[in-house]
Amino acid sequence: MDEAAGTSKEVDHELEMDGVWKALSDPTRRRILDLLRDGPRTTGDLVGAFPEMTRFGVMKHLGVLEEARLVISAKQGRVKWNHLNPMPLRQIYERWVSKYEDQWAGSLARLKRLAETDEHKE
Amino acid sequence: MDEAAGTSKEVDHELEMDGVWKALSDPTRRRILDLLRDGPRTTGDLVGAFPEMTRFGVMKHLGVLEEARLVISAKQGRVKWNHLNPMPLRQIYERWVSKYEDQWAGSLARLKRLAETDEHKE
DNA sequence: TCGATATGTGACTGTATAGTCACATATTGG
DNA sequence: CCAATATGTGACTATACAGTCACATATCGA
Repeated sequence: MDEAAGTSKEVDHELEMDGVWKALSDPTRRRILDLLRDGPRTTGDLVGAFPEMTRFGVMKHLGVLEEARLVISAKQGRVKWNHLNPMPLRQIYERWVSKYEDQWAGSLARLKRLAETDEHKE
Repeated sequence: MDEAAGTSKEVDHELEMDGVWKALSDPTRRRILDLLRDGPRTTGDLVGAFPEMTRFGVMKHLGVLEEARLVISAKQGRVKWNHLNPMPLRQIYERWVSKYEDQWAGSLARLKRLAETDEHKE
């Protein structure tokens, strides 16, 4: 209960966000999200945007994005519209990336000093 | 040369950052980075922070982080100090996440409307 | 109704990655 | 020099995941 590794709420958030990180780790999926920034696209549209990949390849990526709630889809008759959901990205930024903003200033000086004082691995 | 999929410079950035995304996709590696936010740690220190994993398990994660330049190491005698390098994170934010900031406001209304108009996948 | 179109899915392959074990190397202190 | 300490690494297993193929289902228009 009083574990050393943070509260269970934090662990929950970690588990919740792990799928998002995993989804973002693939370049094709990031390209899909980029396309959806301009507005909703049908599955067929997205498939057409990746001629180097099979239809099902793209659809599996879409499935991963949907599982992570980065994409929300709505079927309209015969077509399926895929919408970008920016909330998980926002959470990743707020709960994680923003914590590193302070470092963006401070650490650079230390690293520079490190590079001068000591040789570092190439 | 005049390919349809963006300039070669953009592709370079993508390739460059792919390793960073991949490195960030693992929860253990994100925990390592969190530890390094407080300051440099020796490899042994970091290994000690993960009792549920073997020493080499942690070292391999460190290797991935170092490959992505998220961690920069400097050997000092018998110990190796691991420093956080926030630059790749900054680049991911600037070149990618920040592009979605506009969406954080606009898309939500659309998604809400979508949820009301049409049923969406659970 | 019937064919064309748009999407869904089970089964499979190849490859990458997490994690472990045993062993090797290098450095410090006595 | 020698033992203890800190780190490096090759080889292996198990699992996850990207990507493909063939086949199935559902909807629209004529």
